[in-house]
Amino acid sequence: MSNLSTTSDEIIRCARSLIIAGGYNGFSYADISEVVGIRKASIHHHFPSKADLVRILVARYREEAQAGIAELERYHPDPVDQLRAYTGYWAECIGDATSTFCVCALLASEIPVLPQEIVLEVRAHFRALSAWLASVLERGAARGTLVLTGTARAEAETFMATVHGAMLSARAYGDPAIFGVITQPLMARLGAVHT
Amino acid sequence: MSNLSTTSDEIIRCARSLIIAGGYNGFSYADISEVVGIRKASIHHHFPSKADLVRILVARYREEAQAGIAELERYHPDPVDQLRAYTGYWAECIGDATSTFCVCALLASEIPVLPQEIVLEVRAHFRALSAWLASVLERGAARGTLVLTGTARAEAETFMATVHGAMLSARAYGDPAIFGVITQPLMARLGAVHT
DNA sequence: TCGTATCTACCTTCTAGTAGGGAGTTTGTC
DNA sequence: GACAAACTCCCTACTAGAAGGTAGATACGA
Repeated sequence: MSNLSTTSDEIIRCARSLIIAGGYNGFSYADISEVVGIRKASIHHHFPSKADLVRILVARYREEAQAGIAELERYHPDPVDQLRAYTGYWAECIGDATSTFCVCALLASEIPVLPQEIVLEVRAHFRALSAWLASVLERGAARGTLVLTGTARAEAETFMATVHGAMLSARAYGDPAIFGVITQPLMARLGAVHT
Repeated sequence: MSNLSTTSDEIIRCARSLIIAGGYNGFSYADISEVVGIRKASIHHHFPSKADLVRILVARYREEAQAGIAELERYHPDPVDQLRAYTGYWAECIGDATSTFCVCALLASEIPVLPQEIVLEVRAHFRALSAWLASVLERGAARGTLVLTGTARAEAETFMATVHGAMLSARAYGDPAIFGVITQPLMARLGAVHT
């Protein structure tokens, strides 16, 4: 851990962007070896199997997501701002092609053919994200800055689903702007007040 | 065309369910050959390349979707009923495992690694579906049975995205019921009146 | 000298795709 | 109606390359 970026970090980072592009079956150890500049066998030294690599990759992704949410809550005490910051984060990622999709959302679509250990990690991400969104919506409703039509839980699931669908549409249309077109009415309908 | 179901039909039907399970890179000609009961080479006779097969498969899926929408409009003159019939159709598909995902939605997630000809078909489906939804929302707004917050186009994109995201969540949680949990507030918030 | 990281070399299985042939059916022509 | 050419559909047999993964040697720092 002397280096700022170890080889295994590089492998994970590379694999992540390959998964974002084409899912679990859309990349190979050979692809990673080309990008990172080491041999296939060396990747197996760090991650014995492909399932290991992706499971660890998703676990780390979840940690980062948790950390991101914690930071977001620190900078934005208001629930409405928190929702806006969350959608804004993704709008930026998709806009500048940093990451045009959530790793877990992408893997979720392939669940029937995914190793079980990865499925569990992906599912855990969905649960954590929707739980956080539900708590934000609840606080917003309590403050009167957000208007809920159904239960906070149902609204949170709808919110999360819409954001995921917006990523999909941006990709389908080949137009990052569509993400904003979709999330804007989403915020507006929750009665989110501007500034 | 004497048979009700030709071999190429069977190949397409089989490939469709394999795609729904694991996407473009999640199945092979060998998989199809096992299920359909013919040799790999025979599949190449009907569909020279995998890209051909999937492109034709998606084109047919789009035709069926168009036909389904036309029928749905015939049986349900009211815009609110049309939306409900649309989400209801998918709720049933996901519930009884007929088809737990829209072929185009699944392929859309893999667009960066998909052959261009398939991307165009998938994109066309998204355009057609959102255009239809926009027209339904517009009619509903004109009648006063639906309340739009933004433009019909933006609301239609949001609606479509939410439905796609609901499919994803149902798969992620491994729980078909979540589809209804998500689409219910979606309808409610559009001010869709019951019965 | 132990452990970590990397390498070369290799294995097995799967991948999409091709070559060429056989059986049955259609079609055109006399 | 007879006959041959052409077409359809499926087959066996094969290819080259990519897949995930292993074995064993080497380099090097603590």
